[in-house]
Amino acid sequence: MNMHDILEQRFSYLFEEELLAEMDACGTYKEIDRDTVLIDIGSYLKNMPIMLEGAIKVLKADQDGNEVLLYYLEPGDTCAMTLTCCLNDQKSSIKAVAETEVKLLMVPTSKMEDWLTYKSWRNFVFESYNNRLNEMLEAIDDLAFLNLQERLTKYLKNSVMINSTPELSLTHQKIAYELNTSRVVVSRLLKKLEKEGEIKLHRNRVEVLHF
DNA sequence: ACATTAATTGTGT
DNA sequence: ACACAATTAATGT
Repeated sequence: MNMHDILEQRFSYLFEEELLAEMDACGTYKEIDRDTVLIDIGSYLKNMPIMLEGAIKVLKADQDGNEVLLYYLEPGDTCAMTLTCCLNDQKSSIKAVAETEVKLLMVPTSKMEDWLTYKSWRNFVFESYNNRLNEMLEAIDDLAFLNLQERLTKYLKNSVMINSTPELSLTHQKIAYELNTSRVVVSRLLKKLEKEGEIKLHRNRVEVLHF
């Protein structure tokens, strides 16, 4: 499927023909492998991604390797952090990793400023901002009010949704990083969930039974 | 098929 | 949190 068709299919109801044509002309179509780090802390961004297929995980990260999961980007989404970073040439304070195989459209930052003259584009950008903000608020809420057991369950359920499979290829250590806790704690909680019949544990894999 | 090794997972203190 | 044991997957012989 060529890019024009993908744009047509995914965005024709959102953007006017003229803008779609511009996106077709200026954007670069990219396919990205699972687990590719798209954005790391400290990197400058020159392109803004518009999601077509797959999912990207966005985390707040610091130098010592501490991380917190903020939100996932899905088709039709764009990254709000990128917007601000692009516009004022700021260093990125987040990390973005491809959760699945990802297909996306890379748009040069210069263009995304130009396009603000389109009403549909402004709406798209604003709505995206709004969505990301809400998701971040939820992440903060979870962090503040849920205990680790609840956060873990939520994390697993979320992953099942995003990956659209109950077979999650994860190590306990990876989960621990993303919830920023220790591997031992994750292991214990997962074991408990397994005893309760919620999940089944394998090496490098967690199978979620009911959700 | 077997032994070796590295990584992941489990558990007691 | 730490230390160690057990298990599993990967690799070489």
